Amino acid sequence: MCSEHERLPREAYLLDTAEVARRLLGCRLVREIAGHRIAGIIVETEAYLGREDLGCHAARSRSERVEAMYGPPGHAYIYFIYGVHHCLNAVTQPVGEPQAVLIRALAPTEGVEVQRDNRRNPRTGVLPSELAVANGPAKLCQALGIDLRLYGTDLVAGNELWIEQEPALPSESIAVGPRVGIAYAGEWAAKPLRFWITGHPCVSRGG
DNA sequence: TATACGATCACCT
DNA sequence: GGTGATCGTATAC
Repeated sequence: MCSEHERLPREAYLLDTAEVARRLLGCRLVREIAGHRIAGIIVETEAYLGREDLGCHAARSRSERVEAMYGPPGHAYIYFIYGVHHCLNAVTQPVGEPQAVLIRALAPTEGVEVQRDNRRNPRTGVLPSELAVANGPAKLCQALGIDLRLYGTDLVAGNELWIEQEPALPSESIAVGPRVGIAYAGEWAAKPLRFWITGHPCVSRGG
């Protein structure tokens, strides 16, 4: 049928986490609020590989904050950071294996004006451009109204926040590099675990 | 109990 | 390129 609205199936979240990060590129992140769809195409992701990955929150002691990463695949791990921002991850791997993919940037496709308004500068009232409305992990959460109330949400079977599949991108369309903002993570900081659509204008930096 | 700091962003120079 | 915002959590005392 119309594959446009098919969810990415749960099995897809059981691939190697770096493979999930690549598979999510080009897929559609959808938020539904009061029956209204707002959405964008995922253009940038990062893989976080569990307890051994010093850049991964699960490398520290298991706590309430990271519990969702230990849960079933295809659910949302959301964290609050810098006292200001929220970031969204899709949990990968079976229960008990705490890995996830950070969604870092979207190209907005539905409800673009709602997204721009959600990101209105509270001091100046200025709206971001369409290209810049969700070109960062905290920006996309603000644009789509994602916060800790959605912690643990099922991205496969839920009705508030989910991911719809699109055809997998050819590897030549995917660029790879080190993850952002984890300089403290030793040798893990340099590993090629950040993925983005080559040349896409909505990538958070240096696309 | 106390303290340091973060998977970021916006604003400044 | 540098820094402040702003608070939950981890780690130390």
